[in-house]
Amino acid sequence: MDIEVLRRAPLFASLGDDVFAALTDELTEVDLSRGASVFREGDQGDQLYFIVSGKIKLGRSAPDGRENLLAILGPGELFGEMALFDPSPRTATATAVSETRLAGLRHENLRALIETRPEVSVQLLQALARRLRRTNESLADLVFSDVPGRVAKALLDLADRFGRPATDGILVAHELTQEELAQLVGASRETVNKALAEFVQRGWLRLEARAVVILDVQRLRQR
Amino acid sequence: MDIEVLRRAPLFASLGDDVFAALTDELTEVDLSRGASVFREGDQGDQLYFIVSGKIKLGRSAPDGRENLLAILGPGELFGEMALFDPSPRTATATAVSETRLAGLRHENLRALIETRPEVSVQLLQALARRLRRTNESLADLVFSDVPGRVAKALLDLADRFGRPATDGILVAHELTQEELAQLVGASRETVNKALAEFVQRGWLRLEARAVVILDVQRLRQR
DNA sequence: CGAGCGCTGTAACCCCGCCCACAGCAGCCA
DNA sequence: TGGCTGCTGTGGGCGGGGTTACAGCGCTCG
Repeated sequence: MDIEVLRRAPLFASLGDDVFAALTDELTEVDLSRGASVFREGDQGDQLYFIVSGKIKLGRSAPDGRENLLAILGPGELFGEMALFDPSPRTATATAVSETRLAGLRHENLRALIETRPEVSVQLLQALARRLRRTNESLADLVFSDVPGRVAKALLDLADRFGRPATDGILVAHELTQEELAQLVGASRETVNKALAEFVQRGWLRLEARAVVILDVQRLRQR
Repeated sequence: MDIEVLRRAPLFASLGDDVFAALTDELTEVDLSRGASVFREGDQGDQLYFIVSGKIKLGRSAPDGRENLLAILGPGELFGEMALFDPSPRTATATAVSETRLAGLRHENLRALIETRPEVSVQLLQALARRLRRTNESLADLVFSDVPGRVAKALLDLADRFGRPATDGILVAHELTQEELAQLVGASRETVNKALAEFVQRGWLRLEARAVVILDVQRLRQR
């Protein structure tokens, strides 16, 4: 397994090479193809996962089958940590958005690490605090912004995290269908499609297969 | 200061009496009357707070002045902890909903405690994980439920945490105006008022000044 | 290599909930 | 004790966006 990504992850950055080496022995490798789930709502879980490569979507589904996405996560990020500190079953489903490789770490191994290394728990607290901030932000957006605004924000956020400079803008290979993008911003697929079409028409964006090229970051940010 | 509430708080429950006694010396007492703020969005903050008595609302405001509430917190709960692990300024404003007494703890004191007592950080992680779950839940509600449904859910939640049994139901002295309740569920004051009126008309609820009596928990839960 | 399915694009319809407007009404300060 | 201010109750208009219904269209897989 490619441990370079993990070595650079903030959670482990402070560890000595020896401690880190011991830790990697405790990691379980998991490979997933698009659409495969790591865990589902209601499962009992005692592992947290690091994303080595690929992307994971965290989502919940309503009784009637509708879904909404809480986050899209990429390489270096971790998820599934809540179950370690709160005994209740998983409250979200984690699904691969593309070919994805994960490293899983079990509850007891993390606990042991925390006992000896308080700075690891500080890193975890930071990670959770940041996630809580992002989630609060999304909440506010749902209340205050209209769908085009939320789509713009989501694209800019994805661009920040997955964007690569291209000849005429920023290529964001988000690998999401418009349906998934809609679930992410809490809107219907049709409305998101219209918002995207409008952005294209204004020359702010170009659409590609499961990707967009952002042509005018400024204007998009105004929304 | 009445330290009984703090002694029972999960964060300190594991500490020996001597450690706890030393800790209370480091706490700062803060008293607030309704409407007074502990801190505001954008402030630099290096304290977390425990609620000894009263209630605190955490909210954010949009540029145009509109507000939305992230949470209502009561005795024994803590807030303002995110700033300790994420250096950015406060992202929410904390305001007293009623006469409120807080105990503040500074960054460095908590850090010192974490160094020697890993179980304290586990408690903090639990608190954050639970908050994140609640927030995710609210997110899903905003997407999936209509306003009456969200109002019902908010009332039941408040009942769980602040409700007291009364002769004909559960008295929930939430101390919120309908405006604040509306901000909590992400809706307009008028729509919330109508939802409440409908519940009253159906005999599920009785309204009192900044309080409600829930008469039929079952029916309310169906929504 | 053709059929079918999953994804995208678009249009019509309609309803929930926001905005606006105003009418009690209670507490509070002068 | 009378106004003033902040909160609650209610009605009407209208617009954003969900829902439904199809029509292209490209990929995959048989």
